[in-house]
Formats: sequence, structure tokens, C-alpha cells
Amino acid sequence: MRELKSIFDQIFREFSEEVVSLFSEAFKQKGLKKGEYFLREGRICNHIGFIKNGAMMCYYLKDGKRYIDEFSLDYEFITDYSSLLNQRPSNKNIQCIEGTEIFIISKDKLNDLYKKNNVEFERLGRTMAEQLYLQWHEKSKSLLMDNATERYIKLIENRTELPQRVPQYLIAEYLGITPESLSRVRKGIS
Amino acid sequence: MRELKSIFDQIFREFSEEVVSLFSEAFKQKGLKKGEYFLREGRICNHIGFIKNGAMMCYYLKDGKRYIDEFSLDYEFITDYSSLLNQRPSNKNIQCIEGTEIFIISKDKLNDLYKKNNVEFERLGRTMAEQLYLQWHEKSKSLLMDNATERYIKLIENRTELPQRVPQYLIAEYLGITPESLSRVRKGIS
DNA sequence: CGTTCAGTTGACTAAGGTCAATTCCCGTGG
DNA sequence: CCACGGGAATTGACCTTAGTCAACTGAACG
Repeated sequence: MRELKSIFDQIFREFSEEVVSLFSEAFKQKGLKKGEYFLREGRICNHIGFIKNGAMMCYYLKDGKRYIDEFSLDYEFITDYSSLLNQRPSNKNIQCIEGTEIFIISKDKLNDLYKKNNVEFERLGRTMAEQLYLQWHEKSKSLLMDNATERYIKLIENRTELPQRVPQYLIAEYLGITPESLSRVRKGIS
Repeated sequence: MRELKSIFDQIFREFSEEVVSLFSEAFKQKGLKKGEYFLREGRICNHIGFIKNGAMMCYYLKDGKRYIDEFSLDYEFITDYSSLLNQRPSNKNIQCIEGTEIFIISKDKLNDLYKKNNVEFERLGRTMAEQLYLQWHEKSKSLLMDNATERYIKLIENRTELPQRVPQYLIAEYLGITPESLSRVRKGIS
């Protein structure tokens, strides 16, 4: 995975050559078509993906309604961490919105790396978990404190490519409102 | 901090004596009265607290309205991780709801521990960050997918002591609804 | 007792949801 | 090149949920 290594060199700058190499080499590349699933509800998630290029979404189903949890585009990680850590069946679906090339590491390979007892590797794991925490804490705050319009404005400011690559009705499901409401929100702010 | 050590021995069972000792010894104990602050908006958060006994809440202010982010009771950690990691002024307030005895570790002492390059210590940090992530991811999901009644039911099921120790109008602010609405929600489910 | 403050209740308002109709956009086939 | 079909987006009318504001109840405490 030479290609992946040069990407990770950019992302994990503070880590050593050796650790980044070991990490990169543990991944395999795979191609997924638009509409294909990386993870389906009911299965235990045993992989972490890193998107080379493409777009994916995570969603949950509840009372026949779909709720989008997350969009992931190029150079982002994707997994069901909860299912992966607890080894319990996932209730998350991860599906491609575009054709996607993805690098995949299995839970077992990841644990092998942790088992090497390399401090730096644990630190990499900690850093990733900390970033995930910060991201989701921010999302919780926004859902608690901001109305639909404010959440939409934050989204288009922070993730400028999203609205260009993802249809509007999916953005609405991500914001927790209906496509009709999002249409009115957009009308209201322009 | 012999007392803290025996608590952490229970919580961090999978870690060695040495690591738990080092960790425990880095804390200092402090007493806070009801209404006192552990952290105020505008300051950089340089500490992590672990509550020996008592109750605290984290809240944000927006347009003069208070939004409660989190309650922490006995044996729970409390900090503004975001301010701590990024060394930026916090916009979070952490205040005692009851008189509280708390163990406190400073950011510097924590970093000293990380700098020891002890794999186990990094792993402890990773584990804590992973747990935090799972907790906040779950909260985001609930805010996105559940209505006020469902969120209240989950709360009283998962955190049974909370409603007994915390006044109802604070529970309402935590759920993101008004005290009046919570009153009606309770009427509706009983 | 009276004061205070949490909690409840009622009447009205606002934000967002629902359902149906319409318009827009884009790809495909004639 | 145009016409058509189908899904995305918009719009309108109405409904539901939660917010606002004000009045009232009730328990705790001096």
C-alpha cells in the first residue's frame, strides 16, 4: 500500500515512518459501486475503511424512517466503532453514494498492531479516538442548541463539498428534518 | 491518593498496579460547595476531575439560554476535553449541583504520564477516549432520532439516580426541552 | 402564616412535519 | 434535436409537537 502510505504520511505527520508504514501495510484496497454496502445492519463490524475517493453515508432505520448519521468523503475514515469495539451486531448501514475506492483494515490486523506494544501505535489510536469524540460532541451540541436553519448554515460552512456531491434530500435526513423543510430553510436564508 | 487508587483498581481492572498507582498519585483532592464552579466559560480547561461524591453539570449559554450538556455524579470523570486538547478558551461552564468532593489531575501531570512512553498508559488514554466517543455518539443518535418523550424514557432507564438527585427543570434543559414540556411528557407517560 | 421557588396547567404561538400538487432538471430513446 | 419519463426539489394547505407566557398549586422553610 505505497499509495496509502504517502497519504498517511500527510495525515499522521507526528508519527514515525515505521508506525505509518506498518499501519498502511495492514490495509487492502477495494472498489465499491454506487449503492453497494460496506456494512449492513445485523452484522458485526470487523473493519475500518479509509476512503481513497468517493462518498458514503451511514444511516439507521427506525420505524421505517431513515436517519443519516454521517457522510464520509475522500480521505475520511468510516466504520461502526461501537460494533467493532463491543463485537456486537451493528444497527448501522454504511452505503456508497458514489462509486468508491476504499482502503480497508480488519479488526484483527488492527489488534495485531496494538499487540505489538508500540507506544506510538497506541498514541495513534488514542489520537483518532479523541478526534472522533470531539467531532461527535460538537454534533450533539449543535443538535441540542441549534435549530434547523443554524445546523444547515454550519453544515454548508464546514463541509462545503457536501452539498455539491450529495442530493439535498439526503442532507435533510442528516440534519434531522424533512426535504420540504430544508427547501424552506434554504429559501429563508437566500 | 490511596483512596483514589482503590477506586481506580475497580475501574481500570485490566491495567497494571504500577500504571494505576502512577495515575492515582497524580490527582489532588478538593472540596467544592453547591453552586461553585469547576470551570468557567472563557478560561482554558487545564484539569480533569473525577468525582468522589457529589453532582455537577456542564452547560453552555446561547442567546441568554442555558443548555445542559452533561450531568456527572459519583465516580464519573468531568472536563472540557475540547478546550483541554486544543488549549483554547472553553465556552463550557462546569458547576456543582451538590456539594462535591473531587479528585483533580492537571493537564501537565497527565502529559508527564503520557511522556513516560508507557504503552499501558497510552492504552488507558485510548480506552477513555473510545468510551467518551461511544457515549457521545449514542447521545447524538438519540437527539437525531428520538422525540422528547423517548429521550426522557431512555434517561430515566439508563441513569436512574439522576431524577432523584437533580431538579426536574435541569433534566428538561438537558433533554433540550422546556420544564413545561417535560411536565407534560411525564403526565403523558404515567 | 407568608415567602419562595419548583412544578403544573391553560391558552396561544411558532417551528417543523405531512400530504398532495406542481415544477424543475436531466438522461435516454426516437 | 426534440420529446418524454422519472426522480429531485419546491410550493401550498393543513396538522402536530414543543415553546412561550402567565396564572396557579404545593411543598419547604423561616
